[in-house]
Amino acid sequence: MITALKNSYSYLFETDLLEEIAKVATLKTFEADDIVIDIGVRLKFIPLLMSGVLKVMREDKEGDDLFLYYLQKGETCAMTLSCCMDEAKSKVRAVAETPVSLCVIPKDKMGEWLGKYKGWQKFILQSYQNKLQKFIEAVDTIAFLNMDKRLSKYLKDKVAINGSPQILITHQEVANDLYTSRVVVSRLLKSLEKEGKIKLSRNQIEVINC
DNA sequence: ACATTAAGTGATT
DNA sequence: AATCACTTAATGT
Repeated sequence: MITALKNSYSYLFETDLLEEIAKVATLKTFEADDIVIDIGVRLKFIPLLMSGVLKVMREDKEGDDLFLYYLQKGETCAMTLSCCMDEAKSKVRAVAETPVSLCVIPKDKMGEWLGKYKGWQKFILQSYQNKLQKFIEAVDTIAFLNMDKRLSKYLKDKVAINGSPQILITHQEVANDLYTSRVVVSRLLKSLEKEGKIKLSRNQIEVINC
């Protein structure tokens, strides 16, 4: 546990902080597609991402999801941080994109460590800043990019996240993430294929150069 | 062989 | 870009 922690966080946290984390934290693992944090849940702990990728999304009142951004190792969810501060409910959902392991810290340590450890303070502040940036980026993507650009970016991110140009996904699922219809996705993918940027087959998209 | 699910396409708004 | 309506292709039982 402590070794895993050091692996991902030693550059951020001082050793006594690492040791204290190891004392109070527990390790949790999730399979791909597990819901790690759901909307409306009151968080009682701070999760630190040890390995794997989390997909953060927003949901509308009909239950449709809109993909926001990915979280990777060394990051935490700013939403959960603010939830821990004021006991608010989560307004986003985090789903495991790959198998995930989390280091779970009881939420009352949050404030205590803020005064005690510079590294913790820095980490929290950076997380906020980082997440704000990601969030703005996500808004930009949705508001200012055309659907075809959004799709290209989506594919590019997906490839980067799972490190393979082969994406196993249906057009319908892509459409859900981008909050559009399957027909639109199919058409755009078809034209990307004609440009030689991707290769399509059932349940799979192979990205060649996007 | 049949049913189901994924993907492709023209026409309309 | 969304929706409808329909076709075609792939896959499971």
